[in-house]
Amino acid sequence: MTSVEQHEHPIEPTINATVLRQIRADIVACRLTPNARLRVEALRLRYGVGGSPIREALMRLEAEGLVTLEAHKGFRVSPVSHDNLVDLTKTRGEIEAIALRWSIANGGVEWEADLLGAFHRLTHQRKTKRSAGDTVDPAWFREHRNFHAALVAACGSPKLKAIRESLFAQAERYVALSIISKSPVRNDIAEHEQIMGAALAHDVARAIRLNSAHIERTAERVAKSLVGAKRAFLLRGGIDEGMG
Amino acid sequence: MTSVEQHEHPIEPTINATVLRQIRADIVACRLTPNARLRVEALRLRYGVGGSPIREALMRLEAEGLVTLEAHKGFRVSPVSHDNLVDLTKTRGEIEAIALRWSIANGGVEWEADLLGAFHRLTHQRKTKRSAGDTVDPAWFREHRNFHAALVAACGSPKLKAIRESLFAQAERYVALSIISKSPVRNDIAEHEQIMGAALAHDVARAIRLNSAHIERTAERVAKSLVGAKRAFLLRGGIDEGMG
DNA sequence: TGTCAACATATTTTCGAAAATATTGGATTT
DNA sequence: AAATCCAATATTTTCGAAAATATGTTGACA
Repeated sequence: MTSVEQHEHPIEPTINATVLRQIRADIVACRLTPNARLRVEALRLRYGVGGSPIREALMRLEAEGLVTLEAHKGFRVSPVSHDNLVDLTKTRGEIEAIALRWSIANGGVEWEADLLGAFHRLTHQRKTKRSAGDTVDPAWFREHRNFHAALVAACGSPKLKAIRESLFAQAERYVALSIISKSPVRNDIAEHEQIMGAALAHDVARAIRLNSAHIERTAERVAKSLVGAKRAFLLRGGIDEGMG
Repeated sequence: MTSVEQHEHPIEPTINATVLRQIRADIVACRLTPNARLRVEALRLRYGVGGSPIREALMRLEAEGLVTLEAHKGFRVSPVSHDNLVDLTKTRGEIEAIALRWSIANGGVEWEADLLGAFHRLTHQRKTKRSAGDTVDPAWFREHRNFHAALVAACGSPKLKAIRESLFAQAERYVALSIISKSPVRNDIAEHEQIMGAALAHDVARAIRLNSAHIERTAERVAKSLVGAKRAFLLRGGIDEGMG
């Protein structure tokens, strides 16, 4: 370490923050499967850290809805269910509608430019990895997430944005689940382009309608593969630890 | 401990859960003032527990928006500001509107009965404690919270309900702040009755309009006393630890 | 065979102390 | 006097172990 680095603060993230992001990513990608028990000892080994930052991260994720906690019985990955998916889809549709309405009302040239940029990056990102045949490239998920964030970036409400982001992550988990169950992933560039077009044209009603349709269409496909995913997991022996 | 108790599970709450509720209540009531540092040692002494459950509770509250965390600098009570109040009010108005719309659509006789009961309890609860002159009775806060929860109880969406509850708690904190700054508290039984009347009449538009007006009217009063509250706190020497 | 208690194990939860990082205050130099 | 460095202190963060609770298993007994 040079003497310079002692004065610049490179803002080293805490173990806590690091492991929080890791666990969240693992849950959203279903590498930690729905309803699976989250034993501290197992997670300690998995992430190579002590028990305290693990528990603190899980506590945070419980508030976000990705983890459940029962007193004296520990943590679990939140279970999935058809009811939960329906609730999530409906709620997310309404929240995104508000955010989109406000964003279109407030958004200026800067917002429009960022949105076009996000769309461009999304369309030029391969959806499936060329190496692993049917798994979706994590980079595509990132660009997809960024595009939808760009749509509502100008809404002007940190609170609404945080709520939207939380619901988006929960929805992503269901998509990851449907991918695992070998459902073909549709290519919906046209859909995204239409939403963006309506937003840029300041056509609030149309943007909201298209966005809601986008959310619901995705949810329907996921719902269809949900029962299949459940069967697949049960056959693999995940009866107790598996999904609800 | 008798032999019977070993088989009945009285569900002892964990220290964690207990201290979480305590800290949340203290923050919402501004007994822990906005922007105040939350040192683990101080909280350890205040609540008489170890550091682990404290940190876990604070982590949970950070996700709820009542606490902020900066890496290696610890926790603080979330600061208050005019911008934050405006954001909170606008967002809460929209969220409650959705919940109210769904609740009116789904609600049956059971919901109506509970709502009438909640209103009755609210109106028969003294607002100010007879002992301490100008402090609001915590029991009134509870009934007020219950009444607004009863309005949206039939909305059918656990997710939306959780979001609404979180925003409601944040708004309550601002009200507590305005009370501390000696603002007179208005008696708004008539307002609550009108909202309930519209809901029971299944007049969605009117119920939403009245509810939003209720939220905004309260926020305006709070906003006026906000600058006064700030001055009061600063004079008391809370410059560094006080409010943002 | 089935039920229940008592023991043994596994796991969660909590504490106290160690390690890592930030902050403060004073001495030194420009 | 202002800025800078260094040491001392305070605080956060993390770990490892102890305490509390849940779960599983065995054996006695009806």
